[in-house]
Amino acid sequence: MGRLEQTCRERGVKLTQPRRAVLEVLETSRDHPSVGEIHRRVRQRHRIALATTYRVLNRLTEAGVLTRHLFVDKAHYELAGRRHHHLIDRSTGRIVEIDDPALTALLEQALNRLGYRLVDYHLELTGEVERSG
Amino acid sequence: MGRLEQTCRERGVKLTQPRRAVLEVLETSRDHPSVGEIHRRVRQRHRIALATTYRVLNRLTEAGVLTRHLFVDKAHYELAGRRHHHLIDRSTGRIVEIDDPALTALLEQALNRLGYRLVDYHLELTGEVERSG
DNA sequence: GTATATGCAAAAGCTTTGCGGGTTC
DNA sequence: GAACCCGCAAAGCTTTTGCATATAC
Repeated sequence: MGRLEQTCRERGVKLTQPRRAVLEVLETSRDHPSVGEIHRRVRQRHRIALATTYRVLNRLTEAGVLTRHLFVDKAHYELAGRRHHHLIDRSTGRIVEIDDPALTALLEQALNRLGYRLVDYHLELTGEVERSG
Repeated sequence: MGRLEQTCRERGVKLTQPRRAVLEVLETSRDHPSVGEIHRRVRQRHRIALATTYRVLNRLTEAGVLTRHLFVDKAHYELAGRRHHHLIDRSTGRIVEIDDPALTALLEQALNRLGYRLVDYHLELTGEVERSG
């Protein structure tokens, strides 16, 4: 049994066909798909209703298995526990991941100074490619 | 004429009654109101359609006068040019501003290393109050 | 006077929900 | 077997759009 499915069990999330299918899609995705896109991908191999996709994503997010991000206009999901930043390239609209533990540490410190404990964060940077000539 | 209105003129944004009213609300707001909330506040003193509120906010954002943030589930606005971070207190749902120029500088550096120039950013931190006793 | 903005109402997207039937543990 | 989940369809929100009228410059 995969690590994710074990986490679900531990948190009282029943492992149904649709849930396994959604998890599988997110495990094999290297991008940050929207609900519609996740639904489309799952449907390539399984039968699933759009409403179910929404419910599964909500349930898994609530259980801490997934993380929800609100990018340009709708929700996008990824597996939880990934602490990184998202750079939105303004020219192409692409979402790039930036992995910088030092930045995370700094954020954590800033919050601690304010008396908070960092639970999650979502950094959305907008950048333009520097002209180098 | 206020600084904001001058900026609008310079950028070819006609100064209509509804636009002045929306700007006035955002100038006097210390929070980050949603579209519905902005509409509600403007309507306390002026006649304005919801569709107009949306169009005004889109136009002013496009002109760089306002900044749009996608928080929990919908768009929120504030005057542009404010570089700070937003901390969402998970227990209360309140949005708190964190002003930390050092953090901004670090973000800028990280982007430069990647060949990008920082245009804008939106940092959404989720935190819980630390138990201090 | 012309280009652009507004109001209203209708429509378009994304997301949630009620209900009967089905599945997991 | 009980609790929970799924599919379908309908409804709820936020946001956009078409069109006739009104306004800014």
